Parts: sequence; structure tokens; C-alpha cells
Amino acid sequence: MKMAPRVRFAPSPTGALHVGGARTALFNWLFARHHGGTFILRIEDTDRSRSTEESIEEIKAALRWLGLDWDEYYRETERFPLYQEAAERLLAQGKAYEREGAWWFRVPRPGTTVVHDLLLGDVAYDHGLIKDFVIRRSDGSFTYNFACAVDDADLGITHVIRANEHLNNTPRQILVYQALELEMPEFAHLPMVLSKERTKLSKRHGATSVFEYRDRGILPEALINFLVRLGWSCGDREIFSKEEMVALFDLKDVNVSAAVFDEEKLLWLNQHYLKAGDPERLGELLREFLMRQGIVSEEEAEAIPKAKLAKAIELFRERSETLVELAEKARFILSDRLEYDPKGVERFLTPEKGPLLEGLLEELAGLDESEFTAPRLEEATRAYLARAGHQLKEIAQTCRVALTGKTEGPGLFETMEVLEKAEVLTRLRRGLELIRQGQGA
RNA sequence: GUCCCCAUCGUCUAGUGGCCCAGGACGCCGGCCCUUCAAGCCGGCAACAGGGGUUCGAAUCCCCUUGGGGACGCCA
Repeated sequence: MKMAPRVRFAPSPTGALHVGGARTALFNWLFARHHGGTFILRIEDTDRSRSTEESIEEIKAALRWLGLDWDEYYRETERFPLYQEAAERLLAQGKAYEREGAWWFRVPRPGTTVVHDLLLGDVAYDHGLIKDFVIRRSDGSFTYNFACAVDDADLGITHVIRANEHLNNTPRQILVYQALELEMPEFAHLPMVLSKERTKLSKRHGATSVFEYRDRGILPEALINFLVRLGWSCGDREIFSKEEMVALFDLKDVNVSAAVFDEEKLLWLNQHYLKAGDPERLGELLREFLMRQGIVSEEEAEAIPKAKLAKAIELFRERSETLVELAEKARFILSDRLEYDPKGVERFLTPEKGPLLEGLLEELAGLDESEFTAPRLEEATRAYLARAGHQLKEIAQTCRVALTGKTEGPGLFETMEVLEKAEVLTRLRRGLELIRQGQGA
């Protein structure tokens, strides 16, 4: 029986959590959860000049938003004595030396260090190519390659799962383990996530931070599902709930070549989760989104009935890829301030449609409020149209523009249902008014 | 420049020597449905980087070339 694994995600708090880091965190989290192990969040803030408290909080918030919970939490700046003791030991043993105030690790030469990578196999490094490196800066702080190895050993990390860009650091860390006679973890270097320009992800290439995607209306479950497929696969499957990922995830199904972050596919997944999710829950996400983006005030957002938001989700999720789009499309039901599409008005609110629209208005006015359900509305409308000798398609768009200001949207009768009787009559009358104005002009 | 990693449709990938004149998904194109836009359904286009080996047989193994990416800090 193997020991339960202990893995860590070790970001440096020098900025927002970006999607590449999120992917690394996800793989570590999945590995831990799949094997019933421990997932540790360790903040690598040994570079005090570049680390900020804001970044730490944002990274934690982003991980929580993604649903990646950690079991243990550490900050390297709080573990100073550990590094100090280890560094002094190396100095005393002559495995490190001081020069110009900094402490340097003495790389044994000649020699070779082989990284036994779980994904890549053996990778050999000639010590002739590895320069001595600083372990303790002249200001007394410790460097990454040193603190990282000491920490991983001290925390009993069993598997170091990190991005491929760290592969070349690994021999140095192995040297530290050996010099300190520490037990070594397994290593697994993940393929990089590349921008669509095929370069390392950075702020230069548009949205890269997790929260930027959130603010662009991406659902956390969509982002997680998208990220897990960057380097991991399970036959032909594309859709995975978090529980399914945990059950299915295995390092042996992780590949080794870099993956490009394809936003089109993210958008498709996002719409998938929009369509598949519980309307009430998504409705609440929409409420938060409306608030956070300042689309409506906090008071307004809180005043919107739960049922109405759920209805907005149901009506618009088949025609929206993101919450941004959905919020925009659903505006006409969340607010009575209509914005008419000029082209739609010009094309459909025309004089010859007047009489038919007016007739429909009268017909609907005769209906009881309780009859404002999509099926009943359709029945009544079709009956009226049949009597008048017209077809639905002759009036549908006119009606839609009057009700929503737009030429596209959900089914006409569903739209009427969600608007309810009073609002439908008001807007239809306003539409008639616009027709008359158009005539006069 | 040096070192390291990688190489299947535009993109994410399946494939682990014969089941592959290469499968799925996104995107794209066409059709159906239809009160609009979508969604859905059906169909289509599209790849084993090149060259050498190994083998009865290579997308799968080896070598070279080319291409891509990453690392070369008292950053992580």
C-alpha cells in the first residue's frame, strides 16, 4: 500500500493567478483528490520586493472561485529559520561558500545529474553546464531553487507536479536534496500552456488571468473543464464534472507536448455549462455578475426576483456563450428601458403592420393575466391570425421589435410570458405609437 | 549562442507495431427544422513535418534534418 501523496501548488505572489498557473494547480489538486492525498498551497514570497499581499489574496480568491480547495497553507517568508539552518549546514560542510555577501551552492564537478521525470523519462544534465548558484542573497533572504527544495522535503511532498519551464531548475534542486541528504520527491513536468501566438502566456496576449475570464462571463466549471483538457485526455470524452475528473484523472493520461489556449473551445464549453446548469444557480451567478460589472446597481440587482433571473437563464442560454452576452440580451426583461434597434424599427414597425398589430393587442388585452402562458398565448394569437386571414410570420417580427426592441431573441410567446400582461400591452402600444410616428415623419 | 523539452487536422486530442488510405471535439462550410436569432439534428472540408533506418508490417521504435517552445538572474 502506497503512502497517500502530498502535492503542492507553489505560486509566487507577483501578480494575478493566470490560466497556466490555474492549470498547474488543477492537475495537482486532481492528483491529490484522486489518490486521497493532500493538496498544499504554498506561497513562494521569498522575493520580498516583488511579492504583494494583494496578489496573495487574489490567488487564493481565484483558486476558491475555481473550487480548488487546499488542505494546508504556507508562506515561505514564515519559514525562514528552516532555510537558515539548512544553509548554515551547507556552509559548514563546505558544500556552499560565501562570496560578496551571498552564499553560493558549490556544484560538484565533474558530474551528471539525471532527473527521473514521471512524464518525460530520464533527462540528464552535465554539471559542466550548471553554474554555482546563490542560495542565500546578500540581504539574507533565500532563493527559489534552495527554498523550494528545502520546503518540499520538509513538507513531505511526494510528487512535484509543475510546468515544464521548471525542468531546467530540477537538477539544481536535486543537488540541494543530495547535499542536505533529504528524501527526494517524484517529479512530473507538465507541458506548457501557450498563447495563440504560441508563446508563453503573459499579459501581452489579452486576457490571461482567471478573473479576467470570470469578468468576461466565463463559468468556473467551464474554465476548469477547458483547462483539464490541456494536456490530459480520457478517450473521446470532452465534458467532465469536477467529480468525474477526480475519479478519472491519472498522470499516465497526461501528455508531454505544449498546448495552445483556444478561446473558441472555451466559449463552446461555457455555453455547454450555461445550457446544462441549474437555472436557479446560474441565475444567482448572473445576479453577482450584473453587480460586479456594474450593469445594475447593488439595490437593483437584489430586487430582481429569483424566478426572473432563472427565467432569463432559461430563455437566453441557448443564444449566449457568456454571461456578458446573456446579460446584454436579457436586458429588456430585467429593465423596462427599451433600446430599439433602428434597423428593426425601420423594417418591421411599418404602417401596413399597424392594423394587424392593433388587432393582436386587442385580442391579448382580452386575455386574463393567468392566461399569459406561452402555450395559451400562442393558441390565442394563432386563432386571431386565422380569423384575420394572416400567418404568424407576417406579424412575429413586428411584435418582437415592439416587445424587445430587437429583431432576434427567444420565442415570441415565451417572451410575452416572461414580460407578463401589463408590460406586453404597454410595449405593444408603444410599438403602435412608433409606427404612427414613423408615418408622420 | 548554449542547454533542455516537444512534433497527428487551423486548435485540443485518440492512437502505444498490424483493428488507421488515422477516430472524437472546437472552429469552418452545407442542409434540415422554423415566428427571428440561436439551440438541436444530419452531412462535408481538414493531419501522421521531411529524410533515412529497424521490421513481413510503422502515426506508433532508432538516427538525422527542419520546425516550435522553454531555460540560461542575489525572479519564481
